[in-house]
Order: sequence, then C-alpha cells, then structure tokens
Amino acid sequence: MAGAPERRGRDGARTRLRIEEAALRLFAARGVAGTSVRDIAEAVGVSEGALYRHFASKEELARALFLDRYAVLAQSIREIGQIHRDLPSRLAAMVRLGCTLFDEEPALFAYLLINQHDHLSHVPDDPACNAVAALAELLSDSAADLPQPPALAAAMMLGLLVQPAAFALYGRLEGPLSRHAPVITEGVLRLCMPTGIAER
Amino acid sequence: MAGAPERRGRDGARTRLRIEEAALRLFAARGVAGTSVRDIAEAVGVSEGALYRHFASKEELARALFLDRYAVLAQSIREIGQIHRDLPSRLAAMVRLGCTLFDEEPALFAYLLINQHDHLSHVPDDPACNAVAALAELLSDSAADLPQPPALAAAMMLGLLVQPAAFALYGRLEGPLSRHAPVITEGVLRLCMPTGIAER
DNA sequence: TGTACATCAGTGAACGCGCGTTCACTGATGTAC
DNA sequence: TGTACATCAGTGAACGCGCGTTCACTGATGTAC
Repeated sequence: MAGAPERRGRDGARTRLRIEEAALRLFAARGVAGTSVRDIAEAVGVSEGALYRHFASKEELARALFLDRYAVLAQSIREIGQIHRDLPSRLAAMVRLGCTLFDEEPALFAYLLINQHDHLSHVPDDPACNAVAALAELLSDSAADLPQPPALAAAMMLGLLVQPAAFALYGRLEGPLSRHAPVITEGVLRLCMPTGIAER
Repeated sequence: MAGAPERRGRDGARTRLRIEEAALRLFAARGVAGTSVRDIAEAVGVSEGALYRHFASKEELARALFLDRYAVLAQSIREIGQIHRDLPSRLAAMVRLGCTLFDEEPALFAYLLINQHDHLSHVPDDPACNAVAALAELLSDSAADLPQPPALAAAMMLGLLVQPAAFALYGRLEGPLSRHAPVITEGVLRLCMPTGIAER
C-alpha cells in the first residue's frame, strides 16, 4: 500500500477536474438549462457550495468548459499544420481528427456542437484558442489555390464534417463516424480541385 | 372608414400569430431560456395569462414554433422536387432556398439553426414535416448515381449550406448569403460527380 | 328583434417552486520561527 | 520538533428572486328560440 494516502476531497485541482467532467457529461446529456448546480454537485459527490470555490457561477463553469475544450481542439488543429505541409494531407488529418473526437469523446463533441451558439461570440479570433480560426490558418497557405474565397471554403469544409456528425448524433447516420472519414475526406478534396472540373 | 371595426384583441387566431411572431423574434435574439413568458406577453401587448389560451406551456410554444416552421421548410423542399426533375437543378434550387430563407427571415433561420437540438428528436421522419427527410427524398431518385451513401450525401450537402449560414450569423462571412449561393451550389455539384475525378 | 345562455379571449394578481447563490463555520494542510 | 497562524477546500443550511403557471373574474361575441 505505497503512495500518498487518500486525501479525501482536499485536492482542489483534482476536484475541479471532477466537476468539469461531471458538468460536461450532464450538460451534454440534458443541456445546460436542464442541469442544475445540485445535479452537478451530487454527481461529483460534493456540496453545492464547493462548486463555488472553483467557479464563480454556473454560467462561468459552462463557458470555461467550452472555451478550454475549444482551445484544446484548436491546438490539435495547429499541430496538424505543423506535421502536414500539403493541403490534402492537412485536410485528411483534419477530418480524421474530427471523426476521432466524435467517436472517442461523444459528450465533449456534443457539448461543443450544441452549445456553440452560446459561447462562440466570446471566443477570440485567434488560432491558438479558436478552432475555426485554426482551420482558417490551416487553409491560409493554400488560399490562392482554392476555388472559393477562404472564409467560405473554411465554412464549407467544416460543414462537410460537422453535419455528418450531427446526423450521427441523431441516429441518421450509423456507426462510428470514423467509418465515414474516407468519404468525407474525398468530399473535402473535391472542394479543393481547380475550377472548371464540375463543368465537364 | 369601411371594413370591420377594430376588434381590439378579440381575434384569437390573430393573437396566436402575434404571439408566435414575438416569441420567434425574442427566442432568436436572446434564446429560449433567456426569454421569459413575461417578455413575450409584453412584446405582444397582452397579459401573461392570455398566452396560456393559445399554448399549454412555454415549452409547447417553443416546440410548436419549431415544428410548424420546420414543416413549412420541408414543404418548400418538396415543391422543389416537383418543379425540378434533374438532380443539379434540384440542388441549385435547394441552395437558393436556404440562402433566401437566411437572408429574408434571419430570425426564423437562426431559431431553427440554434434550437434544432432541442426539438429534432420530436420531428417525425416524414418528408411532409421534416426538412432533412425532404432533402433525402429529393436525393432519392438519384441515389444510385451519387458517389456517397445517401444519408451521408444528404448530410454533406446540408453541411455545405448550413455551415456557411452559421458563419454568416457570426460575422465570419459577409453580406447576404445569397451572394455565396453560386459557390455553394458549385460545391454541392462537385459532391455529385462520379468517382475517380478527385484522383486525377 | 329581443332575451338567455354558452363560449371565447383576455385581465391581473397571486402562487409556489426550483433554482443559483451565499455564508458562517469546520477541519485539514502549509508555513514561519 | 513544537507552536501559532494563515490559507484552503469543503459543508450544509438557508435565502430570496425570477420564473412558469394558475385562477377567479370580466366583457365581448356567437347562437337558439
């Protein structure tokens, strides 16, 4: 029985993580409005007052959760830009990233997807913490080669990925999203082809 | 001064419409949770109790609003299927429909977009009242010719349209969405091309 | 046409419940000397 | 090492406010005879 003794609930950083986990799970399952502070406290196994040692308010908790996770996602996208230099590899990696996130962290993906509209206006337009800005950055090297204006290209490519995810969330699309990654990737690549192709 | 005298607030059907309009506008602007029954009643110029003559609850109001408008949208999509027979014309019309809706009824579009996750599970999978089912129906004639599985194709095409709309909503994309309709349409058509093109 | 009644749309005040939040307090841990 | 103090994480009970909802009531409109 080596190691530190169990410091029953006195480890603040750890408690904060447990609050975030429980909140994310509950928010994703029932929505923010449908989840009370009592629900979260109960899920964590802590009093309601304890939550306020870590977050100023329920809203701040929901926002911090979104901003933190969104920034992590943005970082993952930036890493793609460092690993892959050509646009097709970058986009394929981007699609894989999205699909994997959906499959492996469904609550997180659902939370980001569903609550984006409550928080996006509070996300700085900075690739370091904004996934959409990071995607734009990923495309920027090749912007001159894309047949669409950059912002529109980013939107369309993101839509190609996010909407299938939404379909999967509602059972309109079966199985793990990764199963569809190759087809989605091909769709994204089709958007990148030079103009004139569609007219043939 | 001909015509019926002003029946000050005694026309139930008309009041119901005014409630729906005000609720849609407020829900779109501040969210459902951010809009109280008092807010709606005040905007309509009616007492709170009066709302309950027309809707059983605030939640029923929000749901009826979504289901009704979503069904109207589904009908518009079905009309496209009756007017246009070939897939490219249908898809181009679909994109125009979406862009026009966004530009001309921004509150409605925003409400449907933002609150879809609260209501989609209550929409029957019927093209008569479900816009996504109607889109699937629109593609079904040509499903054999599409390079993607039908549900995935529908998701991707919808994403190509909806995500630019979301970008426009957040100011990431300028001007009326209709301005981008041609590029979006071209993107949708690229998805329809036979396989092998992207590999060239 | 007049009368009696039913129904309908709306009022406005009140209710009460669930919710986010607060707060005095406890006990453990960290730190200075 | 022991002592005194500060800080930190957590308790649990209470608060009070805003909210959705209810309800007795009013007066207008529709209907039967």
